[in-house]
Amino acid sequence: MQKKVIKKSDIGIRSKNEAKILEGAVIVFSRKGLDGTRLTDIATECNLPKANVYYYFSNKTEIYERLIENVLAGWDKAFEHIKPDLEPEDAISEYVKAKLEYARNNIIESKFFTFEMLRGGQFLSKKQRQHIVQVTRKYEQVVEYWISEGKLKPLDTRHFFIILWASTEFYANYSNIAELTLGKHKLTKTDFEQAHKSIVQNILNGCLPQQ
Amino acid sequence: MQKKVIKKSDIGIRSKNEAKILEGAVIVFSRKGLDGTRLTDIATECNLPKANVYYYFSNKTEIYERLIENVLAGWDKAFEHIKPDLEPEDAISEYVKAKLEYARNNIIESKFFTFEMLRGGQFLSKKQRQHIVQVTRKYEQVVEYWISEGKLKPLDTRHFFIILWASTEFYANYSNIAELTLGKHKLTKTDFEQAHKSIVQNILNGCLPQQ
DNA sequence: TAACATTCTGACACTTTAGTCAAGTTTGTA
DNA sequence: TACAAACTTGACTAAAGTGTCAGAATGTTA
Repeated sequence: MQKKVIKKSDIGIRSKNEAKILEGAVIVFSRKGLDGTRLTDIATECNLPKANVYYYFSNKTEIYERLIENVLAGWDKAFEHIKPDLEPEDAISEYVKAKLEYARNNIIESKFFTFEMLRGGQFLSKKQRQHIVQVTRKYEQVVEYWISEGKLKPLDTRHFFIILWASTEFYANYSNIAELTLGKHKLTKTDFEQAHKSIVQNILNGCLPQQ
Repeated sequence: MQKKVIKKSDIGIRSKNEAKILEGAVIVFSRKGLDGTRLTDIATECNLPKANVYYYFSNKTEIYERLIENVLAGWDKAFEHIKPDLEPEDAISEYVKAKLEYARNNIIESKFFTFEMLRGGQFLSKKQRQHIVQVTRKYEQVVEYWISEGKLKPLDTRHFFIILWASTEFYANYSNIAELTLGKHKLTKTDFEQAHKSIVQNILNGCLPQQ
């Protein structure tokens, strides 16, 4: 039986192997989703005998839940450095840049989370939902402040963030369609830079010429 | 043995039951993806004995492939009425409206297709890929024409369409996040109308005030 | 209504997957 | 170095899933 108490040994084999399993699992989940993933696939992916995986986790949902936590924590970390005290132009540009960079460097996590959304977000705890709402609200308030200062046009902040989120996530989740559209075999750094430029330009100034 | 030759009987029981199976299958696939779906689930969903499903389709991938075709055909149908000879403002507004309406009325198909994207689009045939590219190109050329006429600012048409596509699809695939963000239990018609207004306003005019 | 084709389905054989277990090895520590 | 705790793993059982088939039911047509 494994111990849940934190001991010296937890910095050793246990945490190392748990990390190894989670690492392999997120890859498989990001390809097949929760329902499509077999525990055998996870074991194979991380080169461990199945029984060894069972030694650390009691089933695949336990692994899955841990991964949900990890991904959410990863987001917080990735975006906490964004400073809302910048001018809107720069802040939005930085936000888009950070989100695109995250999408580029964490395709697997992005897809993993999208799978969870498709299945209805059943594994998001109430706490996690609240956290997401809270973080979003925080950013929305900044945008509302800018609007009140006349630095942005009046707009619906919630839909505004959806446009930002959707546009940036797209390049990870629909990389196939993006590749098709851009006529590339694989998206490059330059593609992401152009995406950044296009999104920012469009979101900030729109596509209609000033009359 | 089933016949592939088209006969009178094809308008009857056969096509009726195939439709019934496809209808149930797309629901299950949209919840669990290809790998997560068991043929038993499909049979249960459409109230048929498993062996009866096997009478019409030899396995689940055959059903899946038929569904991919259907969904792509559905899109063509849904968007073929968009007239590119309108002024950009109206054309873009109509395009967004049509896409949002499609998202609202075809959440299942949208999610189904997103699952396929996440798994890498393996089941999109070369022909289907080419078709997608072709349709996109057609719209891009219209946008490029508008730019050349000075009706739109110079912009990267490919990323431009990605913003449109991503923003509209979001409301179907990430309905959970959208509901969270908008503080709703379920998205209403009004939410989609506001989404339309927000997207169009932002895409056309941006969020920065005219200086 | 006879006879032929199509459709339906319970029951079966076979394969894959989940999860357990006991017997082994390694590691930490006194 | 000895002993316990932690870790590893092949082998196993039970359950779930795939796909087939023979025979019953229904539909079609002359």
